[in-house]
Amino acid sequence: MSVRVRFAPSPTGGLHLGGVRTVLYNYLFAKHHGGEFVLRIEDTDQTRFVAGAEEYIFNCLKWCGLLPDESPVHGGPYGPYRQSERKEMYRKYAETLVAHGHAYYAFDTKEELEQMRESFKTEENTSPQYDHNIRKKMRNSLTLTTDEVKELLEKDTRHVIRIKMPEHEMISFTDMIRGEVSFQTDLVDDKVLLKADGMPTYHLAVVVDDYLMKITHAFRGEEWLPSAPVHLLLWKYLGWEKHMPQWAHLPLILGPNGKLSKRDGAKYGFPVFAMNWTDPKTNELTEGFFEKGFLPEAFINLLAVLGWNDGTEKEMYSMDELIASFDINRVHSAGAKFDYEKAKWFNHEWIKSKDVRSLKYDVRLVLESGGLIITDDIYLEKIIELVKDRCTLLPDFIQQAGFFFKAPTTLDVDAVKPKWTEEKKMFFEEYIIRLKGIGNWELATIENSFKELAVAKNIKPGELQLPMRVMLVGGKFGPAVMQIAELIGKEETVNRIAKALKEF
RNA sequence: GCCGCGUUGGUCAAGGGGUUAAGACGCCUCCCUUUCACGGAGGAAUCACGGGUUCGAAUCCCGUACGUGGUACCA
Repeated sequence: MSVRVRFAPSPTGGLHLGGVRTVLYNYLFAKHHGGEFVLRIEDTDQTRFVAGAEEYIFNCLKWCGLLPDESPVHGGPYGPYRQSERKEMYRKYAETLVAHGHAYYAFDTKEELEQMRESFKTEENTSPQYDHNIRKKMRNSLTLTTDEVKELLEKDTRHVIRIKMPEHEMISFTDMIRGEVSFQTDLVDDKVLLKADGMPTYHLAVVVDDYLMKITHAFRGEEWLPSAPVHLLLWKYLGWEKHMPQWAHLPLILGPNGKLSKRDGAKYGFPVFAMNWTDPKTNELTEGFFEKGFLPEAFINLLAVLGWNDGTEKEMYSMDELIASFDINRVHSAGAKFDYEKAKWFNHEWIKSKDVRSLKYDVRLVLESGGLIITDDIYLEKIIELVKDRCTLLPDFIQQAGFFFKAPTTLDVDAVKPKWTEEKKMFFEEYIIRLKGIGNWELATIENSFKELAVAKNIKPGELQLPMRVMLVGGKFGPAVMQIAELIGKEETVNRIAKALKEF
């Protein structure tokens, strides 16, 4: 079985959660069935002019591990994969439709259309459509005489080609996710197929391209469902009905109130794009999951199970496991609200379960970006092992591991002060001397020395641990104190205690 | 307005005629730990509403409400 799927991202404003999930489901389905994953870039109109959008999308997909088999950058037998490079062929198909009476030329200007919408507006119909009724009253090849049309065409009059929706027909098809869906043709308008600039609209392009690229399965967002009848009809009118792909309309990802938007992210403090995206027009930055410190594995994992599950209690999936168990029939038909808390939980789980070596590269980058200097690789590995359980997002490593590389600049004095005594101070002064005398610097020795001295001074060791911790790490967090002392070494331990003693 | 799609705890969700209605996130309590976490044991919290069909409905049907999408020479 060979399956091809396609995805048409809209590069207008970055790559949001819903977009990545659409690609992901395409990818999983294709890989599950051993098919190819085709990516075609829709670059009509405004999207074409968004600087860097295409490169950005590929960077995001690369990070996620979702690179397509065929695409503008990877090539393939059915190229070109960029819509603007395929412009010429669309007109041919649109003209064929006109010749067979399934489409027509429309010469109405923007003003005429606006006027139409205004004058036919009623209480029951607040937004009149260019449909089977209205088209009889407009300037098109259905109302004009053949000679008039010919003359207009010869004079290069601006025009579009619209589909001629049939009257009183019921169109239905089977969606892989929602089952049977049907529409009445009278309620669908005569959509523009070919624009005045010669570029196809999505409706024409998607059908022509899917046919030419031999696409067998098409997944897209639920927002496309209402225009499905147009596409169905086009497949039929172009005579390609038996090649029509199977459809799957994916549910939406929702925000705290309504459809998830960029604004939700800004408002509630979570990312909505895969990676940082700066709108070249407004210079507005939208934060990405990558920069926020998410692991790609976690990002893919959380997206995959937002709207799909395999019926078991399993929640953690690697990409390979997803490919193996993905089933389009188990995708929900209802939209799902995005929960950032759960998203972070996934990342935490992934950090905990990944081994040190595969974490090392990312952690090193984060620590270095936090101004820390790492020279010893083995040392870094030990520390990651020790602190990874307490890191939810990658930047948490700066807080949780930073003190292993650099003495804390500020100490949480308030945590110690209330219970600080002259006896405790004396204890630490003496402890410093003892530490200096330790020959074999290892956990047991450091700890025994500590306990012995505490007993001798008649202070409970527990009461001394918090001050010691604050001296070494700066606050009330981190792994076992003695373990920290062992790792940072004798000199550093002594220095930090001595320095802190002056502040308490 | 019209059309489409949807509705199981706060969130993600299993279950698709008979269940004490799984599980996860978050929240709360306790244990472990004289830090913070991890881990462990518990707890609170749900079938949108109204009619049918049926011995029996979260599950099937119809309405209503609510949500969401579409209604562009945007995708």
